[in-house]
Amino acid sequence: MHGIWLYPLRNKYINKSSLSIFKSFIKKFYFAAMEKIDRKSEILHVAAKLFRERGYNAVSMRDIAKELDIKAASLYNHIASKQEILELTVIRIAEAFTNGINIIHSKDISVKEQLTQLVELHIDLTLADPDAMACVNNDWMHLAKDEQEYFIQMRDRYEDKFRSILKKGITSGEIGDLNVELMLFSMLSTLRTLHLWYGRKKSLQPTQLKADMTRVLLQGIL
Amino acid sequence: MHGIWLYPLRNKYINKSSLSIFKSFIKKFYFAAMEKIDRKSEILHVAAKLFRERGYNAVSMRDIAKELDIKAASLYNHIASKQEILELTVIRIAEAFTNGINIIHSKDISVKEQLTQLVELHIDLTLADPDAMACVNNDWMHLAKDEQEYFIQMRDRYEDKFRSILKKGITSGEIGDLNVELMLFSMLSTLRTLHLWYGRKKSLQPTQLKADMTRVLLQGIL
DNA sequence: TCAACAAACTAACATTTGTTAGCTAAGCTT
DNA sequence: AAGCTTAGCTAACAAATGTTAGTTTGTTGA
Repeated sequence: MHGIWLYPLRNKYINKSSLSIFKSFIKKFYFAAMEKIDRKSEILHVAAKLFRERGYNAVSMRDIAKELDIKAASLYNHIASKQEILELTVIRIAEAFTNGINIIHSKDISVKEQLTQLVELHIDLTLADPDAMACVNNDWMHLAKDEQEYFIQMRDRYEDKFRSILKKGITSGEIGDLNVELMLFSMLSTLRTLHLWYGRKKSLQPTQLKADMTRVLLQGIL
Repeated sequence: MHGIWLYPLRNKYINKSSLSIFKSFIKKFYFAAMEKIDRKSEILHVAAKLFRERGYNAVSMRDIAKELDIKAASLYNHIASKQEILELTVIRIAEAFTNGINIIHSKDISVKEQLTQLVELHIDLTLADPDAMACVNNDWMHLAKDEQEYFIQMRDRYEDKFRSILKKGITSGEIGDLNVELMLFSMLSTLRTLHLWYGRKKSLQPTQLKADMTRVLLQGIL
């Protein structure tokens, strides 16, 4: 967002009128309703932050509005309902995971390399939006029926693909012949709760985090 | 509860009066206020089950009451408030973990053995009451101020002791010199979310689960 | 038999909640 | 300048929530 405004704002003599002209230009040719989209995503981010701290049901529309210095009713100029906020947040992340694993699963690379890329997928998505990530983990159960079914379907298919990669590794002898469910959930638990503790250890750079995480998950701590 | 009643009920000629005499006998000498205690723990278990399914805030007192076939107001003959239900559930488990790690931490055994016993502690407590376990993980944030502080203090001290065991292992060379936080949270994430997936894999017996889990967490999957 | 008690009930309460209707001011488009 | 759109506002609503007061009913203990 800021990037878009950088160019015109570099002219310190810019006036309201020319800014306005520039905005219409951008809106017309790039974003049909840019301001609305911006305000909407602002609401989504604030909501996700609060949901993460207190949980979906403990956050009221008035809480979200207060954080944005507006009244609760004003939120409805941008979003349809509280449910919609949750949907947009959770489904977006779930679809990103679905896309990610589909690509990795279809690649013709070693199982070890596939697992490494899965670790990276989780880390990338978590660091990109930790608040939304927490929502997915904690509040998916508060989705309405249809969206909840869609979410669960994606989650199950994700686990199926992950499981099939592990099984392939056992067959080929690349990984140990241990209980598959245990391996699967051991890895997934760690990856899914990354958002809970990354942030205390900011010193760890993403690249290093990926390397260390892969090492710990694949080879253990001994 | 059923066990206690098994003996007198085996007499199919038992009448109301003799049953009553038996109940007073038991109450007097074994349980001071058996019915109340039973009813209260019944409420706690039902509540924990519902909290696990839907989260603390999404479960109303009327929901809990309905599950017990009584009215919401009747719950207050046994418990002081909705908060109390949460407190009793969460704090009990947290204290069990505190006691457990204190004992393990003070033992003069190898680090590997200490870690093994920590895995067993988590598995034992989770299998004993998976619903309460889920509450601890998901709903501790809804505790009132004082209890929340007490809980967080216990949680932090637990993690400190766990961390110190890992550090001792690194110093002694028993475990690899990797990022301590990463090792700590990798193990804890898996152990803390055990309740989420144990149940799908009931075929795995506790003893086997402990062995396999220890293996995966300490030596990885390769 | 009678007093005490446990554990349920009905009725009601004050709040909080998500949401809607209708209004207004500012800015954009033509 | 006129009309439309955006994005805020106030006021209000119906439903749901945790909880209390007061009552009822059956059981216990003397």
